[in-house]
This record gives sequence, C-alpha cells and structure tokens, in this order.
Amino acid sequence: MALQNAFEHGGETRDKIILGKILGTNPEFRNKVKEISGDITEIVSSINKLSSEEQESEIKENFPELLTPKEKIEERKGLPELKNAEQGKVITRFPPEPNGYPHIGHAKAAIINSEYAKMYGGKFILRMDDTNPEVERMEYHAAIKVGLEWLGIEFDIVKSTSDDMELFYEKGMELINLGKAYICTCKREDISKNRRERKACKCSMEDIEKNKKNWKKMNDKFKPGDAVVRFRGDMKADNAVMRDPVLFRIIEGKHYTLGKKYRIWPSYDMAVAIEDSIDGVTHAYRSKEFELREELIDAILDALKMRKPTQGFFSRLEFKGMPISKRIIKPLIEEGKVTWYDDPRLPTLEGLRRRGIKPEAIRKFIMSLGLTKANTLAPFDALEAFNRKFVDADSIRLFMVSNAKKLTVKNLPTSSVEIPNHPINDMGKRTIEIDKNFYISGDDAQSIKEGTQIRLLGLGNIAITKQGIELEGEFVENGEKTDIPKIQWVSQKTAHKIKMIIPKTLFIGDKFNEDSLEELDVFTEPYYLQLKEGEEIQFVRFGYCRKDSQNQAIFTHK
RNA sequence: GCUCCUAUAGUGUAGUCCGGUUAAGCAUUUUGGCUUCUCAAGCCAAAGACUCGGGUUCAAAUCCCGAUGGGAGCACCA
Repeated sequence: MALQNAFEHGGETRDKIILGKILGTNPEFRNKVKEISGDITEIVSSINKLSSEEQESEIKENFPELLTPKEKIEERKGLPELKNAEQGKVITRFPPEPNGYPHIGHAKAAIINSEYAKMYGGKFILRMDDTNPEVERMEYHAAIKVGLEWLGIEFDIVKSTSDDMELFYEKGMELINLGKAYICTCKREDISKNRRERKACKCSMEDIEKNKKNWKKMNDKFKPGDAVVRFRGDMKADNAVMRDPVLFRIIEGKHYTLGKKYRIWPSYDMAVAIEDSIDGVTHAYRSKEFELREELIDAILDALKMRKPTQGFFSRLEFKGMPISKRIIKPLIEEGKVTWYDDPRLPTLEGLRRRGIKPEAIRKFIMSLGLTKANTLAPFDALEAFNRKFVDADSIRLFMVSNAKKLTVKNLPTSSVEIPNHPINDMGKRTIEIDKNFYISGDDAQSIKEGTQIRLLGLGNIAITKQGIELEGEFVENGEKTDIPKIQWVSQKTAHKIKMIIPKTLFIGDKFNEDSLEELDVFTEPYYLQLKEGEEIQFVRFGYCRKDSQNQAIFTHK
C-alpha cells in the first residue's frame, strides 16, 4: 500500500497518510494504533529510499493489479434524502402569493418541492397563498399558473389558502379559548416598540371573556389597525418572531376571488401552520428567510395539538445583476427602462422564456445548485451552459450578417445552393437563390485581405480581388483550400432585415446599466420567415437566438 | 444593537451529520489539442479550492472554541 501511494505521488509517501488508509480500510486496527505505527514508519522510510523506477518495477512484479487506474467516485444523483420520509407518503407543496409575476426564485421552490414529491412517489400541492387582499390580483394568479405550466410542473392538488377561511376562524377561536392568543388593541408602533424591548403590553393580561368579546368586535366595530389577534409566545424570547406575533388582522380591501366576504385575515404564520397541517404536508421546504418562523409554526400547531410537518430551508436564488424583487422591477417598467415583465433582461419566467431559455435547462440548473443554505448568487452563464446542451441538437443553423458589407462575385457557376439545416442531425435542407451580389459581416470584411481566399460557407471559395467599402471577388473552381476564413453570407436579392436584440446585465453593481440592451440591424435568409415564432435558431458563428417575431430575434447566448 | 443562518478553485456545488478507504469529486469558466465547410456541438488534456487563529485526536474540510466575511429576521408582507 505504501508502495502504491509513493508511486502515485512522485516517489514519496508519508507515514500519516498510510496510517490513515490502513485504519480507514481496516477499522479493527484502530485500537492498536501505537503498535502498528512504528512498523509503518519503518516501511515508509524504506520505500522512500527507492527511486520511482524501482518502485514501479516492484509494483509490476508483486502487485500488478495496483496499476489499473482507480475508479472515479460516483456523485449523488438528485436531491439529498429527506428526513422522516417514507416512500409513497411524502406530500410537499409550493405556496406562492399571487402578488407578482413568477421568477427564477419561484421556479426554485416549485422545482425542489415537486422533485421531492416525485422522488418519493408522493403528492405535490399548489396552494395560492392569498391572505392579503390588498396586494393580490387575478392577473398574478394567472401568470403564476402559466409560468408553472411552462416549467412543466404538475400538481396533484391545486387550492387557495382562502378556501379555508372558516377553518382559520375556528382555530383562532380555539386559541383564544385556550388562552394561547389574545386581542391586542395597542397602536402599531407600540407593539413594535414593545417587541423590540421584550415587554408585554396590558392587552396580554386580559381574560378570555374579554378577548372573545373583542374578537366579535373585530368583525364589525373595529377598524383596520384598531385590533389584532396575537399569539401568546414569549416576549422574552431571543427569537423575535416568538414575541407574541400577529395571527389575524383586519383588512377591508376587496379580495380577488372572495370580494368583501371577510374582513379578518390570517397572517402568514397562522395560515401556513394550519394549511400545511390539514393538507397533510409532510415536508415543507422554503427559502431561508423563513427560517425563524419554524419555531413559531411548530408552537402554533403544538398549541392546537395538530400534526406538524418537517420543515426545511434553502438559499434564495438570484442572478448577478438581475433584480428579482418587484420593488426594483416595477419602477424600471414605469420609467420605461425595461418594457414589461417579459423583458429578456429580467429573471422572470416570462423573460427567460422570451430570451430562449428552455424549461428543462432551468430544471437541470436548479437541481445542480443543490439544497445549500449558503447564499447563491449564480452567474447566468451556468444556466446558459445547460441551455446550450438542450438547444444545440435542434436549432436550425441560419446565416445572418451584421454590419453588412457588399461583396460582388464574378464567375459564379450556379444560381442556387442547397444548405443543410444542421451539421450533424438531419433537419432537412433549404435552397437559397443567389446571384453575384452578397452581404457579409462587417467584422469579416475588415479582416479579409486583398489577394487572399475566403470560403463562403456552403458555396465555395472566393478569391478576393478588391477590398474596400465594397468588396469584389472571383469564384475559384476547385476550392480545396481549407485553411482560410470560412464565413457566413446572405444573398442581397433575398436578404431579410431583422432587428437583433442582445440582452445584457441589467445592473452593474447597483447601478442600472444604460447599455443593457443592444439592438442591431442585421440581414438574414428568407428562410427565417418560414420558422415558427419562438423557435430557437443558431445564427452561424454568432450564437443561439430565439425568433421573437418576423422582424425581431433575441440573442439567447453564445 | 439583539438573534439566527452561512463560509470548499474565477463561479456554482459534492463531501461535513457519523473524523481515517478521496493530499478533496463534479459542473461551469479559461487555456491548449483533436474533429469540423460555424468562433457551435462533440472528444481529450491542463490550470485552479477546504476564510483565519486556537483546541481535541495517532489522525480534522469534517468535532469544539474564538475571530472575520456574507446573508436574513426583529411588519397588522408573504
């Protein structure tokens, strides 16, 4: 063994390493460490005296099997195992609030939870967490559904938290009757101040009868802000969330599905605790800003003697320079700095879709990030790499020239060429009508020298006879030379002009990048018009792009 | 300020729970090479990491203590 190690590490080994290896493979030696370590030191020093050639021949002679390369360790596939999980009995859930457009962060929560359900052959619930009528809208509700559908996520149950309003009241009443909750009529600022200073207010001293009366008053007399229901936690707790948090409050706004039917609404903690418990959720995973709520949710369920789910947390996912929060995106839209939530510079699902990112790539990408709690500020190119793999196999290759320069070619033998749509896969061919007038890219035109040859891809070699603002060339019969620039081209007579949109990082540091959207006028082949909207294409030597419309393409990535 | 979470190559992670069979695996990025009528894809190779300081131990990325960096909570938002 020592011999092998020495050989693998440049002819030198160390006794500590060998000792570790022996104890690792043969745990029975672990209580005899003292006895064997002397032997090891001896063996190691004798081996280190040998030259590496001697070591090698020694191995060949006595232990030839050691020379076969070591097998690589296999990496764990998929997500880490769940605690307390039983095959077939796992229920997970994704509870978005319909208060905005879905983004990559939603995708992470939805994908992780749905993967877990799949992994254990369990069920997956979509629950619209709609307990704040002031900010929720049908528009967002619909957008979330569309986004999830696009991602290819399937649900066994779809519901809304507000379906269970009567149950919340029932449980709220129960908590009041148990003395585990009380009505607080203090001012908002005082509550906040007391929580900060860990002081109880006198409302918390009121008896159950008074609380019951006040609960009724919340339904009719009290105005929003006059009274809230608070959980009797522990005002001295280190975890600030436990300092008598709000369970119910009065909101008079119109709910997007229930209208004005209710005016007392449960808070997040109350709603999540009850819902997860009655929905049978076994594992509740959410992003880690909720970590402190774990204790509270358990406490609420304990007080009600209800079943508790296993909770877990993962880091938030954001991209460098791509804001996720409505607080930042909304003003950008209002100022016209981005067009809408589907702007390809945005990490919204709509934005990613429009940019040409495939749902499978998002799924793979998110799975690759794992369940870490360390902050993830992923670079976009990691997502791009996954996407490229999905997109490459069935992206039609088309010619496109930017900053077009004219090229006139003499002696062309044909008036049309047939070009395959994909270099490897059979995706058919297209025929391009040509005459002597071409466009080539400005960058290429500049680097070409007079008197040299170039190859127009799919067409043949051209000897350049004149360089300048416009180029001239002559067709070369047996264009066998391959060690020359090979460039894409477009026929002038059929050239189709489109706008190429290149999205870039939206923010540099925390400053809006004024050059985050580059627009180019480019020419492509008429075949572009026959492609479906939304199709992914690769403009040869330029990159992958998504057809946005007949006159516009969006650059996806290299 | 108080409380909690977190720290592995340029980047993202595996390994950490239960210390040794791995002088740290994978992906991405970068750089070379092969292949090619694309600067794509594919194939091969190279480069590159355990935040710092103590402690425990024969042995620490792994356990303990401390420091430092990053994030979150301290809402009648979720």
